[in-house]
Amino acid sequence: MSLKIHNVLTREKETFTPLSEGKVNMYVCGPTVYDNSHIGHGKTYIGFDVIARYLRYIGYDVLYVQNITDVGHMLGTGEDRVLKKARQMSAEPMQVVETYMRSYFEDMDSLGVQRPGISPRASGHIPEQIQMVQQLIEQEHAYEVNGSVYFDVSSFPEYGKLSGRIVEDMEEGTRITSREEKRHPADFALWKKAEPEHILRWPSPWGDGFPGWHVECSAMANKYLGHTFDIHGGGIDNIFPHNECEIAQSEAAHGETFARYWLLTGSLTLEGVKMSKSLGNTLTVKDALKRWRPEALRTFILSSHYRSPIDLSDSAVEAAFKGWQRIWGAVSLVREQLRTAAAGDASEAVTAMLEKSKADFISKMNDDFNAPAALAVLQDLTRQVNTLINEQGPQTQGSLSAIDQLYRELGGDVLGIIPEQADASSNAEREDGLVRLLTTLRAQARANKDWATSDQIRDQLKELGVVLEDRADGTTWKFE
RNA sequence: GGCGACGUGGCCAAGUGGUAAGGCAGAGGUCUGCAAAACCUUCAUCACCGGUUCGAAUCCGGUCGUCGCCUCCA
Repeated sequence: MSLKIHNVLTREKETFTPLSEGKVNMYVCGPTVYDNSHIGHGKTYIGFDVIARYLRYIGYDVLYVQNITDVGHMLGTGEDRVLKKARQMSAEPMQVVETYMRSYFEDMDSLGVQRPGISPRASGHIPEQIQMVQQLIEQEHAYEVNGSVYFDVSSFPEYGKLSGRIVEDMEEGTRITSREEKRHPADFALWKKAEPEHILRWPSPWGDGFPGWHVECSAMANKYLGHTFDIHGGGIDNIFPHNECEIAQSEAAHGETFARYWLLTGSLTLEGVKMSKSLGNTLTVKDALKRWRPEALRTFILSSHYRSPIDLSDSAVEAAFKGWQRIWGAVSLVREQLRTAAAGDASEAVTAMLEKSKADFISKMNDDFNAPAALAVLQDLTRQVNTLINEQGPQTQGSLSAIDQLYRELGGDVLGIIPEQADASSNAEREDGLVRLLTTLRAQARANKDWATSDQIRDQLKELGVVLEDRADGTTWKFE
């Protein structure tokens, strides 16, 4: 069964066939680094993280490029975002960029998002961008006015094919643009002349200036992935004008298809209200992580399809967390029992169960990366695993490690919600030993019906975030 | 006004022609020193109206409603 992807370009689900066999070139629009990342970034990049992880899981060699925009992204007021922040912080623009770029990586690392293969910065690719602008001028797709260069939308008839916009219709709805320099309101800047107070500036054939917002993606995608590549991703809110402009620039310049499959993620709202910088109702990733563990946030985000919008609320994340706990509980139980399991191969029943789950999981993910459905497969598997262990008693080492292995693959490698081990700290082994010592002492107390001591140990460990569960075959524990 | 998406049980959410996955919450039960966990049972005919079809949540038309984009946004 083959992978199917909903291609925004065609609005249809298509069989995915990469340009070169076994290899996927993928570009995702990254953040503009002038402030801390919010949970909406988390949704988008967790979404593409799982997509990249899954593509690798089914055997593709994935080159994942995600830009860092650190120049040229203007506010509605015509002000550069980075410069504005720099002024507020009394810092060098590049200091701002450096600070928030690091913050972005830190946040994504915390959320378990694997880093892209290349994270090119716009400011580090000025020559590539200038070259592209020059090429567009030579091809008469762009024109220069007073030191700025604009893309001539009328020269690219397909403009609007991704977002479904029609240039003629837009003229009426478009607010009056301040730039009288433009021949047509829909034309967009490729290069902007720098006013004297604009510090982020570079020399160019048209004088000192800086690149427009859209051109960095086209130039960098081209540099690392070529004229045509497989997948272009991003948030749906950038479909227009950003993604549309990328297509126009790239296809006009190269005369070839830009990206073959477009995947756009739905937006995240907060308590029913759209989160936006202008409204100021943002939840940063850092703040979210103070409240919930990363696996809970990932599970929440993956519990709806990447293309769907999602509304974050306390109760919704809490529900996702409880669901995750159920899976994690089974994984913990399996790993705990593995320590003392009798030798032996995996039973036929277990092998069959695991093969079925794996096949189901893959078929769900093959259907346009349907993570919520894949998650449901893990929930089903979890019920079967719990039943197996509870009702049929201790399993062999072979069975348990096969179960553990499947959770590691599907829950860990692909979805990124199952940790390698309960606690990755350097003291993990020591803590493990201490908890075991306490459970042993508690077992002795229980044997003596010394419930006071028994409960004291359990209650106090609970306060430390270690949950004990008494089972017929002994006590298991896990970190909360 | 234009473009687009969506409307599935108390909540979240899969499902695009054959009689509704999964999670959370609720109710009952099993197990248990207690607790927790787990497991079992139970809980919807898919916004509304009309049409196509042997058969529709799933296709077509209409109505109502929600949201996104069109201006900075992942």
